[in-house]
Amino acid sequence: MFETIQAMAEPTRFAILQMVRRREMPAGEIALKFKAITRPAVSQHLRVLKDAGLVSERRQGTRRLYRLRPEGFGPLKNLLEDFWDSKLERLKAAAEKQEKRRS
Amino acid sequence: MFETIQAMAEPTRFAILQMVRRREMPAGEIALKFKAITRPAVSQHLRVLKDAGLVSERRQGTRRLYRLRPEGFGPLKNLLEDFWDSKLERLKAAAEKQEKRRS
DNA sequence: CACTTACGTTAGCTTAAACTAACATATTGG
DNA sequence: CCAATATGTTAGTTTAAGCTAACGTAAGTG
Repeated sequence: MFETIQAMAEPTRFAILQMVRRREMPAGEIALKFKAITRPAVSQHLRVLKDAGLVSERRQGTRRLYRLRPEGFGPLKNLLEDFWDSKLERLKAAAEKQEKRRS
Repeated sequence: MFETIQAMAEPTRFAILQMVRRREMPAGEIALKFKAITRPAVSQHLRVLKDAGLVSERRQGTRRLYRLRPEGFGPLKNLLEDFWDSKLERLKAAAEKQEKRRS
């Protein structure tokens, strides 16, 4: 799950994830969207994302189509929801304290 | 929100977040938990986490107490839930396709 | 006020990760 | 098979981020 965070924590990769969120995209088209980043660099980033399970790869002829793989984010999503719960727990604790004071 | 990801994407900082999840901890106690990381290094990590809004700092005499700040994870949590929704959308689309074929 | 405790800060070094350039592979069309 | 297209791979360089050592600060203690 930490691999997920590391894969996301790079500006180019983060941008790629947004691109392949809704529609499947070939590597070349993804690379064209970037002004200052070369195609090989994008290719390497795609590999990192694929290894982390955050995108899927499908070959169609000479092309390789990439797409977001939502399941890959599951564990991290759960962790953040746990963190969020800490907030609710505190609100609950504060409310109980308040209740005690009143009685 | 990208700052959130970058702050989390470092092993020591990630470990610190777990530590201060439930209880408030002074900087020194946090540093002691690590075998191979010095106190100044931990101090720098705490600063990054604080700047990203992921932990709160409270001063008590000469001590500084740190604690998880759940609100800081809100935006990232929302993003991951959006990513997750992509999965549900596809399942829905697939189900509709199936339905069409049947009729 | 001097001393200690608990931390933070900064300049400079070190290392890991991203990038580039050149080359490799795989599919399609003629 | 040859050429073109689309993409991946790798060795070596560059750069950003973490670390260390030394110093600075602020609150409590005798």
